[in-house]
Amino acid sequence: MRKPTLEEVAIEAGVSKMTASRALRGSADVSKETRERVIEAATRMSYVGNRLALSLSSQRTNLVAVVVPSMSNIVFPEVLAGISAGLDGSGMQAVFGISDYDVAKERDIIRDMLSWQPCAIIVTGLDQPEETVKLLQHANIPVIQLMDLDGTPIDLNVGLSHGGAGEDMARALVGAGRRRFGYVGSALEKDLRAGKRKAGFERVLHSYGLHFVNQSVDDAFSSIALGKRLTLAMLAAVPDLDCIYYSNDDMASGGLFACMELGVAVPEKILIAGFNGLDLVNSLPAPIATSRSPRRAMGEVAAQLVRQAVAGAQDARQKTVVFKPVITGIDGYDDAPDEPETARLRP
Amino acid sequence: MRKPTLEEVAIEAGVSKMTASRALRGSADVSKETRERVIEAATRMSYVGNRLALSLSSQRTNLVAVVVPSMSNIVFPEVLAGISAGLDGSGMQAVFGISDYDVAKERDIIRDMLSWQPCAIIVTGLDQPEETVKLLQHANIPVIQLMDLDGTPIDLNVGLSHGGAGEDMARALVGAGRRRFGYVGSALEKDLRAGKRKAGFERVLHSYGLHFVNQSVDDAFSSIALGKRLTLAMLAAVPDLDCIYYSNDDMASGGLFACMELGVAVPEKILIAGFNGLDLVNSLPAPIATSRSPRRAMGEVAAQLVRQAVAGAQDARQKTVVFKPVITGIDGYDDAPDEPETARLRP
DNA sequence: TTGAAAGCGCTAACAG
DNA sequence: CTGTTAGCGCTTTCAA
Repeated sequence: MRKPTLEEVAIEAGVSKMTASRALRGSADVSKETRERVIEAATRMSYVGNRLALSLSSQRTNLVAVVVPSMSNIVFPEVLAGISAGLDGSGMQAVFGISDYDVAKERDIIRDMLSWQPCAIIVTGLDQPEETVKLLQHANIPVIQLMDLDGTPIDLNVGLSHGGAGEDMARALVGAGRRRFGYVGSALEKDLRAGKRKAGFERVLHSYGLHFVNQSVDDAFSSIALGKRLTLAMLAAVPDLDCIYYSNDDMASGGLFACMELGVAVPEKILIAGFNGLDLVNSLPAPIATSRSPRRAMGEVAAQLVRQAVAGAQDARQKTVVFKPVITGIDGYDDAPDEPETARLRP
Repeated sequence: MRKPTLEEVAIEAGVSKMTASRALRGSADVSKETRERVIEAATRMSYVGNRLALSLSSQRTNLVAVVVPSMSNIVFPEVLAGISAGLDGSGMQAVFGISDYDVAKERDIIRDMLSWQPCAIIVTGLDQPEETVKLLQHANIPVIQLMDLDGTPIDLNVGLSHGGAGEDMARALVGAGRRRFGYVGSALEKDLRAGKRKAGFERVLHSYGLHFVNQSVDDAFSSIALGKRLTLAMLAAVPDLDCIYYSNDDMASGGLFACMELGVAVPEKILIAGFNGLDLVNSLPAPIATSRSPRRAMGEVAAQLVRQAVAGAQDARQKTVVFKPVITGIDGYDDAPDEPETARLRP
């Protein structure tokens, strides 16, 4: 029992393939009566069109390929949700792939996705190796690099400067009077954006004649448990820190829990600073500093750009959309008007 | 500058389309010399095969369609990561869709995904309306219903009993001496599995002559912030509860933070119980009870079943794989051997 | 080991 | 308003 084809529906309805096709797609020039007969037949036979044939024939697809490094960190699913929502109603459909922070796997996934002839592709970050860049360029479709701005974009670019985010946070913390800094991170050789934040943070520290008094970086991926463990160890070795910068909010939350366990006052004695602005942070028993990254919004904006570019707007290529993260959780700092995370265009 | 086709590669290599096709796919019967010539040409031209044509022609695809209700709750991305990992090396590729807990949207997404002729489809839960079930059945491919067991499966079924999870948790808590129960949940009309857990919990309470002294259910989706807010309100109204059951760990964590803010001892005065066994729970400043649901494992097992079913194993249909969540965080209860979350087969 | 013919299920372009 | 013809780019099948 094979699935019915358009031809079978057409025969059932007593019309030609073409008329059936038009009726099903809601083309204007089909008599109401014919249309109803076709639709009735299709419904009765549980007809589902074959998109492979449709796309092959019409030379266009509704697929938007998306490649993210991980699903274990809530930030990427949030971006995907933004993309998916932003595509809603466009007739386009996002297809996701996971690279596990592995450049070779990323290349293979991108190659595989391109073979489905997507109408656009969205990848994470700007640090693809040359071979992958070539693949992307040869695809001849809009390419969006998402979440990061620190690098040279291929085509469209939507994100925030992680180096800048690290710098801003360092300035804010030094401005809040902190001087003895620790750093707790994880998987920096894989999560390049976390590395860029750290580098930016250190640039500013150095400009003030300061430095990380202690650093602890683990190979494992970030988690609350890891942040807690590394922080307990660090505070045992260097109890007199007054601020710890973490690779992200998961790690930072673990750091807070470590401080609570040790009876260290947060933020009075030690200020905890992370990155992302997770929902979690707003409910924690003590305030921690963070840069809010507009993850869902970045996904939605990327989806908008895809829609424009696919619609053929010629000015919808080679653009950069800049998001500016907002720092919260530092007393006397985030009194600044919480400006909406607006997107600025840079031609 | 269109993308090169197989034919163009063939001409470039001085062979026929067919030979080029065979060479590229690594078919045995192509002379080494010819093969190299073809591959060289393909590489030079950055040839990427057109899967639409491939699949249309060969009548098979490597697509596994997956529909989940949300990306905002970390449990679904974890399931997706499991599916994706479980499919690795099979040549199959997962395609994800988000239904936003909306049955109409779910139906549309399923219809759309089926039009891509996937070789299998994985959906969340067993509560699809009849129309969607029909769609799934007519697709004539392996259908996997994931995460829940409470209902009548269409084909393959992998998950755990949420009713049973609620019952087990209630038994454990009553066994731990708790008597005055509150319930805090959210979006129960959408998250049917949370509703099943609550119903199971209440069944057991009633069997002990107990009931929820107070209930608070919000329409919004679960979050730590919401759990905290509802708990603060509940404890203001009914301060003498000795246990609160939450719709999940996010809500429960918020509940813990509320108790900490109020200076209520957890778990001495109030025992907090959730569901999922999130990473977060293990690092919290006070122990809370939870049922660990093996999210990633469920995804991986689903992927295995897909591989078997697609490979044609006839006994790979109409099966159920039962997971049993493990309760942790109740003093004197989880001393029980932490048995690995094994999968039991039910023919 | 290679090639030619036919066709997968659909739509574009043209004709009636 | 409806039908016909010709592919889309690839694989299958059969023949050389």
